[in-house]
Amino acid sequence: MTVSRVINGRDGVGQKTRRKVEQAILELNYVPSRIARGLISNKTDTIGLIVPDVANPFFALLLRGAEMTARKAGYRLLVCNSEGDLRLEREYVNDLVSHRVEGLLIAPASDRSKASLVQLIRDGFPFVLVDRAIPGLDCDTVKGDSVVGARRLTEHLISIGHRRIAHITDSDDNVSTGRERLHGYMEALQAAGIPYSADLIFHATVDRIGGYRATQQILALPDVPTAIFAVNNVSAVGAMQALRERGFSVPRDMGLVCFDDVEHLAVLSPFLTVMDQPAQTFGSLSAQLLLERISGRAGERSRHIELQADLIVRESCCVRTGVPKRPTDRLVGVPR
Amino acid sequence: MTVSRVINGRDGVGQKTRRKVEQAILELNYVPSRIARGLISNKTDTIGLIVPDVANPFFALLLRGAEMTARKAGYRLLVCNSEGDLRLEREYVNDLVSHRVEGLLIAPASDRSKASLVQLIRDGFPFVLVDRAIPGLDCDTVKGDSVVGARRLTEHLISIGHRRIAHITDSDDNVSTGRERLHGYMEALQAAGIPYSADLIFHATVDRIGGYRATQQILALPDVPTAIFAVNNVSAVGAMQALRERGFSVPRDMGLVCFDDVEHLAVLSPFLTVMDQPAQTFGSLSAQLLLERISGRAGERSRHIELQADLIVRESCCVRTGVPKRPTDRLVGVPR
DNA sequence: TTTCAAGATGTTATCGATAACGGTTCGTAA
DNA sequence: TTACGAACCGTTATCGATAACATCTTGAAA
Repeated sequence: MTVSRVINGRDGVGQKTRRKVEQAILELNYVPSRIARGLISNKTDTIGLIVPDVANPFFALLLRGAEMTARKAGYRLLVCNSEGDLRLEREYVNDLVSHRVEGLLIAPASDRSKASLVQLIRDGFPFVLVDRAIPGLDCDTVKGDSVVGARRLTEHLISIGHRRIAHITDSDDNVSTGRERLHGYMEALQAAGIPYSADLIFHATVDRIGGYRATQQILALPDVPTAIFAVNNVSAVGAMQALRERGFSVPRDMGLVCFDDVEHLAVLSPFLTVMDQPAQTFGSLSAQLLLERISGRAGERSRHIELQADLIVRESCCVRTGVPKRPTDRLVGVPR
Repeated sequence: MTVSRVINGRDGVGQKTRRKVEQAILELNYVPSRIARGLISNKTDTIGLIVPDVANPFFALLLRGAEMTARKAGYRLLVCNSEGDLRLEREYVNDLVSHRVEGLLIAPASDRSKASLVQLIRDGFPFVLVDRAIPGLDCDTVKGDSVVGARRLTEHLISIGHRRIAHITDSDDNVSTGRERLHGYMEALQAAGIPYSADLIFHATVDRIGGYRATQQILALPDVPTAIFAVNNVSAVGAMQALRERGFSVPRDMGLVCFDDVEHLAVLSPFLTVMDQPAQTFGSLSAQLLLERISGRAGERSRHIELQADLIVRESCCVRTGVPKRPTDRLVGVPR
């Protein structure tokens, strides 16, 4: 008891005793156990983060944002890589609950994650959805506005003369980001009076090889499109590769745009026109919402934050008038 | 007690009782606390990972490798971002020990991290150094062979005709990677009979702006070098930016090589010649070593694993004979 | 000298899971 | 009927920290 008092800096301990305890702590290299402390206080100072892939730059930045915000509040982060796998994700959720994390940040694999999450809601377990919303699931959410983003990207393509635009979308149509981007794409077409054709929609796994294969299909069309809108950066990189192989020059022979920037790429080759999402802010904001909820500072109602992406125009899609665009280096800016 | 027996699937419980307990577990949505269990067993099924920056693709991949290996062994990962800050790092180490992680993976900020770590050794606390070694600290280590890697990179530059090669190194010479790369650079020069000049060594913070500024200085030299060897990818990207601004074309006007690949970059513009390190393997191997040590399967002696990097030659440094190199696209390979 | 208060220190119970052991029930053999 | 053992279920103690309460010490006032 006296030791506990010394450690927590409370009074009611004599000078001599305190000195002696401190000495012993040093000698034994004693470190109090937060685990045991948590048993009583019912606090573990830990929150969980589940993402499909930490190595994806978007999620890596998100993680950094969440970690920094959590640390400032005295919290640590248990990080899990769901690999986009529903079973693994469910396992992680149970596991983290069992580890008694005080809350959960989760970028769900797909809408099918709903089952695990309604469970959490039923138990009043605090969690925040990041990057991806789930229809019919009323909970705190931090995501990008993919509909508007996709519409702006598509409008940009249209504004520079493209009319036949292919879209590479997520093969799993249970992911909100993919769905919303397809939606925004369609909105832009409609607003421009361009008829929508299902033949221009290509479903692919959201990775490099998916983008690569989808683009091969696109290039095999009888009437090849003049531009491609890829669902995200990785997908666009795959597309780029297929285009190169077939001798297509971007933007001369094909326009190419996508969601999410590729870090550093802008400097080395100011190239891809993208909708850049503030990934780190996704992380810090969602962590903030979660911490508020954990500490009971959040009201009953769930909060929904939708962040806008920035359109960064680079040379990957040229004006369809034949006039070459001037270099857009300056849009890249000075190193930050 | 009976509940405990049911949960752990042990016998000595009647059919009817077991049924009743299972029913109650479902109704209450009861999840046993690993925390409490850990109090007795003295196990938390948790290990800590401390890296300078999770958003750096190298460490993000390392994290993924570590996480996957840990998961397969039933362990979770507490991830901390030290921001390369010694104080923060020390804080994290204490904190993780207090959280009773069973072991620690750490990419130390610098040699100055030694103080925290000798402490751990004294206590017999299991940990593994990743990516960076610390002189005079005898412990399990997984790192790249930066001396050989840097020598090969430099030899490559020399072999294609460069003789005046600048090196951008870490401004903090207490980091083993920076030191070893400088060493390899010097070895290569000596082997080729090229005199070493301290004027060609530029100390910079290892980030984009550091590489940018160092390159500005390089270009301001009275006798401008023909090639630059940057200490890592981020640094090289900064260098690239400075070169562009000054109208230098790579590789025509300046050769450029570095450590660590820039993901996806190879596809979009097969460009930078690099020493590519198997980052994910760093993570999984180090986690494996740590788990062995935790479970007591490791012997008394510490293990030192040194992984070789792959030289990936791309077009960022051309042969000094004036003969243009043919494109090296195929070195990039099919999407994996 | 006795009394009391304030300050210092120690005891007991608690968090949740479980090891170790104790008690109960019931069927079967003596 | 009694004895015995297996199967089943419950009680107590424990891990480490701490809340709540108890005890002890000391010095000064009555």
